[in-house]
Amino acid sequence: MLYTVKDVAELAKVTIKTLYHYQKIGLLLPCKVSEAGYRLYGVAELERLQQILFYRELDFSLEEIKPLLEDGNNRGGILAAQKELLLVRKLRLELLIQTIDISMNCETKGEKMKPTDMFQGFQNEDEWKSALAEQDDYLKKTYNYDLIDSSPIEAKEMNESALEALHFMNGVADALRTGKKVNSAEVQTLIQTHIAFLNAHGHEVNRASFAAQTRFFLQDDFHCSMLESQQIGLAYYLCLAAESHLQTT
Amino acid sequence: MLYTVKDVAELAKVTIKTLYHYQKIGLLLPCKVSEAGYRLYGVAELERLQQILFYRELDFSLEEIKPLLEDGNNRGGILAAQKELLLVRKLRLELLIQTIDISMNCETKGEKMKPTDMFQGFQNEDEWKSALAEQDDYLKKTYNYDLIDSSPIEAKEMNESALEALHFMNGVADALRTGKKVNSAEVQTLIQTHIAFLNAHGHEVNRASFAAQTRFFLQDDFHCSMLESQQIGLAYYLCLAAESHLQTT
DNA sequence: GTTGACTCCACCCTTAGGGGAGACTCTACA
DNA sequence: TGTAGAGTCTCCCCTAAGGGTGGAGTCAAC
Repeated sequence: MLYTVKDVAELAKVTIKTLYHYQKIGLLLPCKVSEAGYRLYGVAELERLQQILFYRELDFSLEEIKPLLEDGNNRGGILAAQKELLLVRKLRLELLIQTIDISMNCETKGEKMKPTDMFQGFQNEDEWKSALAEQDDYLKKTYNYDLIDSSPIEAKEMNESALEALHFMNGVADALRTGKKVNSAEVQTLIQTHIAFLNAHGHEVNRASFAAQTRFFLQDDFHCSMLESQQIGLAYYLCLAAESHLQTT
Repeated sequence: MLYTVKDVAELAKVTIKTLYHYQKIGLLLPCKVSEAGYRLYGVAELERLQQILFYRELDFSLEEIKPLLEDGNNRGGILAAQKELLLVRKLRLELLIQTIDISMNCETKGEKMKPTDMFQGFQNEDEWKSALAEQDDYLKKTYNYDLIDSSPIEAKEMNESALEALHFMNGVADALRTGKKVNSAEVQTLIQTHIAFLNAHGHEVNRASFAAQTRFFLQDDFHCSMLESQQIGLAYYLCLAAESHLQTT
């Protein structure tokens, strides 16, 4: 199956101009050219184009992309790398959304915002990712921040907690997105593990207090909007999941 | 408090060049210039820069940004709009990640992927958003059929009921998306009106039975997935909103 | 009063295409 | 068989959002 420029353009939502440009710089060559000079693309070219577009979405320059795709038969590895990068970007986006939430909050209350806080999330992704490991701004992204700040803990421990919380919230958000029921084994196991982790790290939490806490989040602007900006509906899903967990005594 | 170009550049993670550029095109002017010609920025300028950067992150051109910021004292509204756009982008990113997942799956299994599926998520955000809306409409209709089909009613009535249900679910989903609390006046009024409507049209429903019904939806595959496909989290939000309504006896 | 960091502005350069022109080619239909 | 209308080719010029460089003035500190 061969595709004309128009076909490819429509499929991949790029312009014909773009295809021409990629040909000119040697990034994506047609697999065949008709006698009249018409360019034709095959499946392999579509796959290559897909990868180009993922990298472009991630703000790689075309020059940078070229060598990355040279490794001909490693499509799987490239896709995995791209996914990783997209996930990092998603996190950064969530940080930006949080920055907006905080800004709006300050705005309505008429408070001044710390200048450094106004620009959280605008760094390069690589800078940001390395900062991520240490910076506790990042912890605000998860509700754990609050659980933690009431009983201060040294930095290393904090990181581990942050990671666990991140993992937990991502897992729950994922369950919500993929339509898992609140009483599904997957979700219940997540909660159980999470509560166990908290208890092993100096927070006394049981099923009831966890359920109460997640219900409290619903009425608390800060926690609710943090959870909701990670995934719409998450606060409500979490609350009902915790309730369900409580009932499976 | 005034900031030099270097201060601002470091705070906002932009280059001094960029600040100069924004000055040249009249997008961001220093609030004061020293005798020696040094540019100094105040808090208002930082806030403006923050909004510029949010829009830039969203791929607005500087020319587009300029008029959007003219409305001097509407920072709140602008932030809200920016948040909305960031959420849309986050959704698109999730779609891209899903596309990668599917691609990787096909890759390992050696299956061919449908060419159209290879490029899900690369559209413009506005195109994509309207595509979403279409799908949404479709699902709303499906959902309505279902709400109604348990007690068959003649066609005209059905239409009116369908419209009301559409309006109701739409309103609730919107409240969820815009972060309204379940006990907010808006959501509570929606529920009250909805229950009143149902009673006026031959369904005997009260607060308690409505709450019970929405809770039942959580465990019922069919209803749950109908609601969730309209808006992730909707089933859970609706359930908690109905519960809240029950408690405001 | 000198050194090193900071700042100004001007000039040219780049990237990833977009616009449009002029000419060729393909498909459908009469 | 002719022709209209859509599709395609290449070429040239243009743009947006800065980056690089460089010469010259300015600041703060020792």
